[in-house]
Amino acid sequence: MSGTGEATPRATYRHGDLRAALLAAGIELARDGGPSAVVLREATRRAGVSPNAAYRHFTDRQALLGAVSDAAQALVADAMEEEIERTTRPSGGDVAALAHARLRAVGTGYLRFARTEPGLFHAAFSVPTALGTSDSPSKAGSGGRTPYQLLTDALDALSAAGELPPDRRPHAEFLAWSSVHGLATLMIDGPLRGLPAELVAGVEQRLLDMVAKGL
Amino acid sequence: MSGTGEATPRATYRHGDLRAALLAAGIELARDGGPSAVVLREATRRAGVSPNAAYRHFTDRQALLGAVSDAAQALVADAMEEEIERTTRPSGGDVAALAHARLRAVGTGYLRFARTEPGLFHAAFSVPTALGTSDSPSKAGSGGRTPYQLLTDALDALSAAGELPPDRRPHAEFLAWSSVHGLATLMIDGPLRGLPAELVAGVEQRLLDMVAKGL
DNA sequence: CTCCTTAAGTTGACGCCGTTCACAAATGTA
DNA sequence: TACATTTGTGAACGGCGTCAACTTAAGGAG
Repeated sequence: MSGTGEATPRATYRHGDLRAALLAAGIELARDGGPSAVVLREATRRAGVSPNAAYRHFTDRQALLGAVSDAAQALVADAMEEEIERTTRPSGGDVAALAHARLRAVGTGYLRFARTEPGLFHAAFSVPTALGTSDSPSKAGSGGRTPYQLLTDALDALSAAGELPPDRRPHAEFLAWSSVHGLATLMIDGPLRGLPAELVAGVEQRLLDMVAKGL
Repeated sequence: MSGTGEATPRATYRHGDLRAALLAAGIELARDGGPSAVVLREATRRAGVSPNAAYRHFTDRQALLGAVSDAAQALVADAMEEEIERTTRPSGGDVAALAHARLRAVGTGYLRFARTEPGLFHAAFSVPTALGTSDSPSKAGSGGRTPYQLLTDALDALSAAGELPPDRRPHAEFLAWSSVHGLATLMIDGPLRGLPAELVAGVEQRLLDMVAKGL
């Protein structure tokens, strides 16, 4: 009579907020198991509801996965903002150094999230989504900005500080994002998986150096 | 009595070379559909054989997928070598320029393969595999070298040419690989999918510039 | 040439999945 | 209070990976 992680058997016929419950279950599933672990039937099981009930709130398994992906991106944004807060708090130092620190914090937050929440990270970015939707509020963290926006903001600041020539500003986000994203994916489920921790830290730093220098 | 793409119904009880047939079918499935499209039952169907016959040659669906991944990596190596051959043929020019051209060719081949064979590319590198097996002959192209080996070779040459300081040589493959890999994945099934072709070409070039400059 | 071991394919079944269709129960509105 | 609408249920279909038991061919030993 009980699934893997069932909530209270629910007194009323109606659930209350099934959509939220399914999304929460989906996030949990993605957290340990990645996108492929986001299984409709298991999510409904955890919400204490029959499999088909899900279709009243999500057209598809894919739709649920999309919602999970958005939520995961919001968490990525939170990780980035935390890192920005943590490393650029002392406002001492010139504008240029601050801009560089901010860009680095964006990358560091991204990488840290990938390391500590590989399943969610994978769910966040391996779900096909158009670039046009990168500003959608559903992907924004508590600060109201999406990961993509935080990156472009940091690059704008870098450019405003004179640390990135205007002719190299356009599409610079693609270059920075690619490098950091590639390292993240190669480390969490690619051939770089299982690298010793201290080596990982060094490689991450050097990658960010490379981006700052080569951009 | 016929699956989607069945070979001749086979006169003999024995198949001949079922393992190879299943692998070929798996590659074809991955080609249009990526790793998740590599389905045991469909592969056996195409080989004109019952589903369980596969288990005589692969312990698992995962094992078949692993073989497909290796084959795909060999194709990546071929793409790289083609590009090296194409762009470094005129041996005129100094050693430094040649070394840079070679590293760039490695990246270009990688990116071109990802663009023209997204399904196989995804199958090649999204299958978990340890770094230690990156030299396995099963991943080598016609030239006998794996993608990872071609990259390290190019970096060694760059270092030998004095274009990469010795203290920055260690683990430089991780940085270069990350950047190129990230761009590839973001473009084929990430948020950068569907970028206009001419923009893609420009971004690819700039990314390779960034790596060469920042490494 | 026969017998027998063994490798290679087959049949049938199980449990899981996503998804569809028809139905039932609660809600809220006229 | 009657009714339309939303939300959840039940049963079913086909597809998947995989296991266990069986059958067929091939190849070597006598």
